[in-house]
Amino acid sequence: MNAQYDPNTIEKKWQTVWEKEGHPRRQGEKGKYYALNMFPYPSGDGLHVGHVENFTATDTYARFKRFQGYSVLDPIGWDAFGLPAENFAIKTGIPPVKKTLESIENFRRQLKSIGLSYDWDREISTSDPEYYRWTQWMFLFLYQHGLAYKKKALVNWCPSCQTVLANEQVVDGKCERSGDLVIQKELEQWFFKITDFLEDTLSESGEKIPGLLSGLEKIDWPESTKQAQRNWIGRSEGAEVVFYIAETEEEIRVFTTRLDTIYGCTYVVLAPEHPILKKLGSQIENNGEVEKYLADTQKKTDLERTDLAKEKTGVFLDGVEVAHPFTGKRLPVFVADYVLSTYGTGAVMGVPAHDERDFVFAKKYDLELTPVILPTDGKSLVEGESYTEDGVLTNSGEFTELVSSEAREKMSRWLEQEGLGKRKVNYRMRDWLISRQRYWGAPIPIVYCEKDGIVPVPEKDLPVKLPTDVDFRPTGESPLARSKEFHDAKCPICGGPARRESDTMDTFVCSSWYYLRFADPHNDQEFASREALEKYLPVDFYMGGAEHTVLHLLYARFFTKALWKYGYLGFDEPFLRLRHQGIILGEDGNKMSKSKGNVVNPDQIIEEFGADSLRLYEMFMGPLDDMKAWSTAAVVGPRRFLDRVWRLQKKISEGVEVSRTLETQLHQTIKKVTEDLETLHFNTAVSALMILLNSFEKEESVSKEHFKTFTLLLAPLAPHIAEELWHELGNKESIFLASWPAWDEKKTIDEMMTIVVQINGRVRGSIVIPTESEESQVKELALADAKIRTALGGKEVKKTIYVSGKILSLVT
RNA sequence: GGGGAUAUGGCGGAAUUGGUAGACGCGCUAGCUUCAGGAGCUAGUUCUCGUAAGAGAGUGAGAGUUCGAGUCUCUCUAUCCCCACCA
Repeated sequence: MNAQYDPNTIEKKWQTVWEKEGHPRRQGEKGKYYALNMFPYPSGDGLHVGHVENFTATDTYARFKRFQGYSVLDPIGWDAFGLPAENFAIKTGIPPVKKTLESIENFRRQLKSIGLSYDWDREISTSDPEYYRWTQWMFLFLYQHGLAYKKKALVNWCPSCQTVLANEQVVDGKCERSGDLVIQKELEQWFFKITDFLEDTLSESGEKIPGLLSGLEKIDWPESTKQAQRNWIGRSEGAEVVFYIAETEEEIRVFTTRLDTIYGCTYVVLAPEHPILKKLGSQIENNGEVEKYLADTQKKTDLERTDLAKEKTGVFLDGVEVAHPFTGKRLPVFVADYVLSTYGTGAVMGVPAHDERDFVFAKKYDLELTPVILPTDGKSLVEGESYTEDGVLTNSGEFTELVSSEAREKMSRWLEQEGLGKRKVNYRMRDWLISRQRYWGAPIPIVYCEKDGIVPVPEKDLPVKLPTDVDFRPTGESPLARSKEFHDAKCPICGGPARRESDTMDTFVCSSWYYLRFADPHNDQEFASREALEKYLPVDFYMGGAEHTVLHLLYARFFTKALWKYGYLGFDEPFLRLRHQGIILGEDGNKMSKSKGNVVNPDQIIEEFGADSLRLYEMFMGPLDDMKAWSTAAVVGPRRFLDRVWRLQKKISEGVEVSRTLETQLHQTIKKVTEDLETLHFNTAVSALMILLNSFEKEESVSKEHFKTFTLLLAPLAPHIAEELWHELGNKESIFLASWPAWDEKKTIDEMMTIVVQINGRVRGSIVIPTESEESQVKELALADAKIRTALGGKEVKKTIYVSGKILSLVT
């Protein structure tokens, strides 16, 4: 043993062993455990210390589970397709595949340097044709079951990047990359029918599949994440109501959650994109003015249209009137861009007395205002604002005097009888647009034949490989369309000339199923064998950033449910237990970013303090899911701790007589660390180990058995030093093949207990007494205590409350 | 506007879930060791008053319940995250 703890030598030594022989993996008797962290995007900048938290936490937990006797699957791979590599290619001419492989190389080196126990034989990369072959298979699977379809749609378009953008690439109405304002453009695109799975459905074999909404109830996820998914899905119950256009057979359907307010409807508003406008055409007497409004709207950016602060604008449709379904009264119709074409029916009823937006609009255009709901508490309506709460109906024909909820029920029944509407559930969420006019993604396996139309590429012809000779410069068309080698194809049906789909898939498609591939990463017959899936899936523990609360996690759940529906999987939720790591901020309290210059590279920290110290510090910083600021100066704490653990070796001897107090503390620590690791309270697990070490250091010599246990408790958190100490103790096998220490509950109980004595709620002293003492003994001792007697000042004790083992409260 | 979360020393944070607030670590102070430095050792470190013993105050603010509140209830305030003209 060296006198000095030298992490760099020890860590390199064990990493080399683990590299050569593969990390020791105990195949436990307790069954499988799948621990996964969200696979990273291998960015060219490499890892920063913020990323290390996620990997370390998952690794620590996976090691702990393995110690406990589970066969743990904890794989790693790369979410390798994506924009940055393509943008880099545009700028430098270096092909994305080259840059990506370099970045992966660097990530792999960095991850290995923090001592993660991954099974590297299972490494996958989404940009590998052997992987995206199965991403394309997934597309075909969805297509064959009617869950992938093509349609014209309005999409986000960045005029400077000349491409569509995913919703998540639009921040505050601006392109994330160029900062340009995004506009809406109509393009023909591929969609996945995720909305088919919002509610419960039946599988092919007749089993019920919980939908994306109800499935949330049974999984162990952060409540905030579940709530965010519910909000994103945005289910709302209401009614669809038909307004006939006077003198025609045409109708306008509106969606409302407040059918009870319909007698207060004094006009109807259409979204500028509403198809009825084209149909009405010349019936609109001021068509010129309307056309101009529509043209102006189209020119507006998304941000301009959705800016809440801006004034509402609209145009009255001259010559068009609708009939109120309940009263038959003729109502004016407007077109206004505050009505969204993408939600509900693209048309709303205007009830200025009971909706703030309608109120503002009606005031501006001087429209009639008819209050029909009164507050139930007898208060009167306030002049100059709308009353948007539920209440009691007034002025509402036969429905007058009903309360809102009852009125909604009776009114929708009436509508259904009259054929003027129906109950309707609306969702905010829409189908998933997966087309991207990008190069660096998985090509959509479709060809277009003049004769046969849309033809899926046969499975046997997969993968449809990305061409290598492509001009990346953006022109608004997918770069793939410009590759002759790629573009021209033969129709799989008739053999005639065809062209390939030149769009690629959203990278979220690749990441929606990767956790399945890890079960069987080298299978070239199917995406994973049934046996492999049954052996490892679903994921028992999933760890990743909260930024994936909605998109990735929702998409992955959709894939799982779709595959289950058609018999490919035996489970309907992919991730049973989910946790998010908190963001690690720079030392200045800002988010780490190159531009702020506050990025800390783990390489430097490892060089200065060692990987085990880095790991320990990251786990010790605070609760896993809290946001916390990095402090390089504070890393010395864990480093000093390991230095002292190292030096403790000198005190080890066999046959040490162990005090009862220390034995108790050891068992308490085993219990504490075990429970804390299980519940992911890594910060307090580390602190428990520090406290135990402090006690060991006070001893003349430390029992070898005690030190062995300590080493095991440390091993999930600081694997290198634990492995080294284990071997120094004379063990020949890896520490990671050993079993987790057990505690004896009886031995966790202290010999003596401290009872705090309060008088009238204030702490006035404490007594130390054998743990098994009775209440009467405690009381007797307390009243005999000089300090307590002084504090009581001779007053009579009227009431005594004794909480066993904790407190004695005296009231005078 | 809607939803979610958070608030404890100079700093990161702990608190057996209603029972001694500030564990553990950083930093700081004093001393020791050392040629020196230090990531070594010892003691101390919430604030106020006090040489001390001790007393009082104290967990974003204010009320309440209780023998007892960081923890429960109510009313605020601030910060962060997500969604947002969703009808």
